[in-house]
Amino acid sequence: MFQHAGIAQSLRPFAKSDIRLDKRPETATSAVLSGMPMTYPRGAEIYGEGEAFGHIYQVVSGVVRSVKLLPDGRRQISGFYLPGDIFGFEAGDVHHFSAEAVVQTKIIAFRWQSLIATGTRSIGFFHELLNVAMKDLRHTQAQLLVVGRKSALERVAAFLLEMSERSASPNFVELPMPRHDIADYLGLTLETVSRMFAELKELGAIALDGARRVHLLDRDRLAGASTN
Amino acid sequence: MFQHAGIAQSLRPFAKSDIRLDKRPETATSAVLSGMPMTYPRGAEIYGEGEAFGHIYQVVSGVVRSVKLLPDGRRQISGFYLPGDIFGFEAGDVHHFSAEAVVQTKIIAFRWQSLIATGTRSIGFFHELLNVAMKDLRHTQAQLLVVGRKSALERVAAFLLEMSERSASPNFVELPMPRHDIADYLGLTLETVSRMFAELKELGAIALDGARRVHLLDRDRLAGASTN
DNA sequence: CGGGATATTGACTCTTATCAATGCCCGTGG
DNA sequence: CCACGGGCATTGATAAGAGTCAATATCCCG
Repeated sequence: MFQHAGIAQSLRPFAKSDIRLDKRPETATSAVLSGMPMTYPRGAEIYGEGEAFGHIYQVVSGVVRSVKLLPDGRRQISGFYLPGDIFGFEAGDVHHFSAEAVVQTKIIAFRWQSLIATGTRSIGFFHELLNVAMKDLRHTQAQLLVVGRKSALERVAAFLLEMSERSASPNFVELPMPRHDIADYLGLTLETVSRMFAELKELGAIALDGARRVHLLDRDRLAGASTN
Repeated sequence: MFQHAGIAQSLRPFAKSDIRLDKRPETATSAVLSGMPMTYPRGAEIYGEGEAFGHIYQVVSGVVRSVKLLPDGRRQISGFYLPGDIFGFEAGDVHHFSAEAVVQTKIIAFRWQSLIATGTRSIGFFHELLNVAMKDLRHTQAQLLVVGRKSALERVAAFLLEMSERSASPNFVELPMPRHDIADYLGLTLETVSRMFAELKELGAIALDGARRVHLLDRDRLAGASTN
């Protein structure tokens, strides 16, 4: 029942100063368009569950995971954000997930109040924001189907196809996150994820070059295993 | 593995004419604010997966479920919409879920193009839309945690607490949907849902008055079983 | 009051979690 | 440059939770 009581990720510890503001923040009026660039080391928290909501973020480089924890340590990752992706939307005034850097990650933060200030923004801009939020919604709904109704093999296959679609070279996928994160994204354990990788290998659908480099050998077989 | 191949819900069949437009639609310009009221019988589809996206909807009375099917019939429900709720957001130009009436349901449809037409709408209105979409996102993310990481008992307990929060009388919940829908919302089978209701009864957390009427006897015990 | 849909309960199976041992890879320091 | 060490990943044995199949039971609705 308790799937990993010890989440305490043995991160290489980082000093608070490792989280750095890459440029000086602009004054309130001029910051509206530009945002603040920040750099976070591997494992650093960008914002925490329960913290006040004040910014939305865009990934410049690196990878971010959106995380929710149960009191006993069980963890769910709702998504991974890659360069170009915008994250951190909140309906209320506190964050309901936390966001963490999976690897060293550069991010631009935009003040929400500045973004939505009436008069400084066009309706087209709002429409754009709405579109980003709706895409995130669509992704989360799709993930709900994966987690709620697919078998372990199907989930892992679906994950690889998703990563492949977001990758520059479709048949070669670099996984920046450990098995543990993949497991918590898919609602599985890391052991099961590992076993499913092995099974996909046996099926001839993929080949592994180390744990983090995946070649998609047979896309059809992978799609077959994923049941889309 | 196939969790319910025969989704073919034995609905009391309905004629297409059962889906009725309650008032004449207004002309394009005057319809912007008012929308079209429609009535759907139990089980009727409001829109289908893959259909063109053109409207968003508000529930007036009844209940709507948002549904996604796998080719083999496995089904996931991403949410239930109650009177007052707005649903049907889509980032692209097709629906990625379908929406169905759980019971006879009255709905108002708003043309998306009219809603977002530049010049007809204020930024405050957009902000409101964005807020609704973000709330839906938050709900779906929360549900992902429930489905990805909670045990069967915890899922059912969480479901009852959710319904209770949305109910007029917090200690008495009327469930308009069958066990099958609850199961597909929680990523379980209807048998397991039924067993968990029995277990919660044994625990003294709830009492059942028929299958659809639930008394929350001991809210703390229910919250304890749900692990929030 | 009857009948079909819906729900409950039981027996058994199977997938995935858990616990545990080993292996691998990479960065660091000798 | 090689050896060491630690996190990460793989693999194995077993257990547990939920699914499946099947037999009633109950509840609406006409």
